[in-house]
Amino acid sequence: MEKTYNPSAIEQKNYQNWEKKGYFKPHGDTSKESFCIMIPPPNVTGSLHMGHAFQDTIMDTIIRYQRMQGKNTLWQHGTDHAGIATQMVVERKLFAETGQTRQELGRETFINKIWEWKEESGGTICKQMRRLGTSVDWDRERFTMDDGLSKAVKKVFVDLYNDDLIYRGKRLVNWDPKLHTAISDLEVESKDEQGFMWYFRYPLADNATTLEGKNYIVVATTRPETMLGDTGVAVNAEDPRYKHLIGKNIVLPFTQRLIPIIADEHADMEKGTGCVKITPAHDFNDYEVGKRNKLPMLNILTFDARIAKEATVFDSNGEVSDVYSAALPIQFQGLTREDARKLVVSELDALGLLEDIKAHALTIPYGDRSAVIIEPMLTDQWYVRVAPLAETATQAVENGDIKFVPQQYENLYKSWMTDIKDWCISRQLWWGHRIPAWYDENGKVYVGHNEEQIRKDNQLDTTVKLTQDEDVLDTWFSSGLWTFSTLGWPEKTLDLKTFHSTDVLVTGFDIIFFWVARMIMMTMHFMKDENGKPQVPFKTIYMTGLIRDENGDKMSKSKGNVLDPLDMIDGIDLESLVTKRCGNMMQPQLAKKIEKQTRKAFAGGIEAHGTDALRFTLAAMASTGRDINWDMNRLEGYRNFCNKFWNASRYVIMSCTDMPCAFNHDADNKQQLSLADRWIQGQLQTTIKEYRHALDTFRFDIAANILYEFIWHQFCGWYLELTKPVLFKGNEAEQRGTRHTLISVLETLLRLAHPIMPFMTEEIWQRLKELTGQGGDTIMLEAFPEVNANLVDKQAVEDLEWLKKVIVAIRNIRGEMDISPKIPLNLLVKNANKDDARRFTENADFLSALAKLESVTMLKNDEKNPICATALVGNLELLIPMAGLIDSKAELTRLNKKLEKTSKDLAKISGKLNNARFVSNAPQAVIDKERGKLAELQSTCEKLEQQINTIKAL
RNA sequence: GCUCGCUUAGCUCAGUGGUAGAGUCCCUGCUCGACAUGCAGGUUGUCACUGGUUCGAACCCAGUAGCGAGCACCA
Repeated sequence: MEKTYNPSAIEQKNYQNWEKKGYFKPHGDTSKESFCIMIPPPNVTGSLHMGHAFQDTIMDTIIRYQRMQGKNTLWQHGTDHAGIATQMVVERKLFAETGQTRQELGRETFINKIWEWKEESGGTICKQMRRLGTSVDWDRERFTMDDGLSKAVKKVFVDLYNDDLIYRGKRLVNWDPKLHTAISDLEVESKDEQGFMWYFRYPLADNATTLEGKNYIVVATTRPETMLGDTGVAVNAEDPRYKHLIGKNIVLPFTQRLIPIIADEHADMEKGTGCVKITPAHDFNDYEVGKRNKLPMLNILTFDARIAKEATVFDSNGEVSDVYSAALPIQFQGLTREDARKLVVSELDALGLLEDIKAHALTIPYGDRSAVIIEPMLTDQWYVRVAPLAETATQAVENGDIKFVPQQYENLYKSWMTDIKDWCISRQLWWGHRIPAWYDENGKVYVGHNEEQIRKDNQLDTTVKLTQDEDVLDTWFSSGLWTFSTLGWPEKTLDLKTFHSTDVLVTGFDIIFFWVARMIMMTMHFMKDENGKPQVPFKTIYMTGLIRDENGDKMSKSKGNVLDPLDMIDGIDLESLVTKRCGNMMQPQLAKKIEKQTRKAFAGGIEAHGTDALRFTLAAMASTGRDINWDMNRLEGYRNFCNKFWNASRYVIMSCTDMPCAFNHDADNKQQLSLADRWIQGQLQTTIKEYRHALDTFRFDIAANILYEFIWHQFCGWYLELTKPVLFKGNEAEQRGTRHTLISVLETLLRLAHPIMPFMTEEIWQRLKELTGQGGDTIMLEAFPEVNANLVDKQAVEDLEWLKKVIVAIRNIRGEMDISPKIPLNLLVKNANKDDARRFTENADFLSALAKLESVTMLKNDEKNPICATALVGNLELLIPMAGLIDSKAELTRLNKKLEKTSKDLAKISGKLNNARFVSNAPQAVIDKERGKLAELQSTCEKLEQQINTIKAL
């Protein structure tokens, strides 16, 4: 074995072997319990980031753990088509390469281009996932635009439409003026910004006046340009200032449009001027006011969010109307929102109609993909009526059929579900599932699986011209069907029966509404068990936090603080890292700053750490639902741990190769177990129990810590050292016993650690197998360790813990007194009880090896002893003669420091025990424990004082 | 404005109502026959603040402050 753990030499070859042999597949024995995880489908054209690495580590750990317990285990992989994101990427690529737009290319050709791109780049993330060791069943990989899934999407749409859960309507939607599509309210990001409030004078018609005798009223707005689409001014019915004006009209500046003053609850007397301009086609609140008051709607914007050449006029039902002139003043036509705003303000000012401008804090909606300001736009869109679906979905969480880990996310889920809005599912894109709706020439809509079926069902002959809806469905509509569509639905497949409901969903809290909630709603509506009860998509939802950078900032390309998991694994030199972070940026002006940051934070580049170390780090930091601030130091620490584990294995293998180890194939099986052998086996059982509990409760951080502590400090720190005297000096039976234990314990540890660190454990296990001659082809399919209570030897545990204390006490003296570890010591012992005496006799070899003792001499209590440095283990006094070794002043300092600390503890505890209320109220066990501690501390204090006095007396 | 989460060693994070923990950093000494990605020893904390409950609070409760997130409002 190599002296230093070298992950690159072992990872890929093992992965390729696993995949080739089909170990990732469910074993298919349905008499065994099944277990299934559906991966949250990454974007098909995406690449792996730290968040994926984190979630994939968690999922793979769970899956490997369950698989090793013999379950029929499926981890289903797949990608989604990521409508907007993918279309954007290909559009940009097309334009860069040919200068063509998608419109110039035409829909069909463009879609073919996207498929080509998908074939080319779709494998990237899968290749990257393989580097992480993910044991997904690659043969079952699915894509949301596959035939099967597309069929499911169509059926769901048609069925929901027939159940009146999908409808089409002219509504105000969130319109993205850059991407030219509607987006759902979840895809809108609100940002707080400083802006202005403009106050305009709106002239009253027919010589009406306000109470003060003014011939205008004042409205306030943050969006002056929308005034071109005003169709009313609302005041509160109770407002004494304006009550008398209700029913009168305003002459809207520029267009001279006559618009009514109406009474509406929306107008708040306390707010602004009390008068609200109403623009139903360009503001969500105004839209509602318009509906209530039957105001016409004037759309004055193009899909680019510029002022149109002429407005489109609708009545309050959305029907085209001629109640108002569509004309828009020429000077505004074609202006952007920003330019139109400036011009409206300056022209109103010129007309003497600008009353005031005030600074104003407001929230601006941005598209999460395009980062441009979203525009409320009046368009025809398809919606899912969500409220009826939400009810069942909420109950599933309330009654515990679905559990959130950590639990507090249930509140978030519930609060969203109770106030849920209809979901706009149509997108004005080309890449996605085309909406299965057709229109005849009168605009009548027909929904069905295909045109042929629709003609048949509606007796439409070929003289009726049908055209399919141009729009596609929101990507989340298809991902919402993920758990069951990937298993073959709507066919009644064996997979569905075996693996649905799935067991655990591992995902980030940021898509709890986008995906998780919608998946629950969709699944429970379409999947029913044999009794007709809605099936949940998964029983447990494990929510991960975000991986942030070392300063707690979100990782993003524009900040240049993104870390690539593969760079953690393989390492990367500084120049490549700088190039990677600064190249291909949306905002190239940031590159300089990012370069500087990067050179500072990663002056030496990034070292290779290997997949197992990365996975171990992620697991160790996965405490429930919290964001993780990434820390390279933790990664390095756990890489060192891998090396430690590797070298411990190396020691075991070197010590046992070609030696009798008491496995079946050995001729002579006689073995004698040492105290250390019995102790480590016992400790291992406790560890298995705690470790399994941690995994069962999704506490991967605790699991990782248990492994770390046991392997490094118990197995390596104590046990391996304790095997050395046996292997070097013991008799044959003792050596066999120790070798047998070394191998057994290591083999168990490998299986224990395998779910978190698959590569290293497999590599070592294969080598260990040659020594044991036992086991199957791969550690992946070995049984996960179970607790064997028979292996716990209480006496051995107590004896060895005593031994550790004695050794540590002597090492303390050495360390603090600066006695070289090379110098052998003669230990004198006082106040030893029967057990102490026995333990000294039984463990002479261990003591000599680990504490470098030359001799141990028991002294009677009253026997005189030379001047010594001393230590205590309980009442047992350990004495190291000082002659020639120890400076008495140093020993005094050391003892005084100990005494000080002990006295402090003593004072605390005696104070407690002197408190009558403590003694009368605390449980007896606690009191006894405190009394025990008190006695011990008292005796320690006394002994320390004695020792101090002895030295002082010199 | 509402809701939720967080605040523990220089840094990144665990933590059970009964004397504060890990990794990393720091200091001292070590080429001890697995490992210098190591070994031995050491230092490090008003557990954000203020009250309350309790014999006893880092832990339970209330409030305050700071940070973060989600939602709402925004004429």
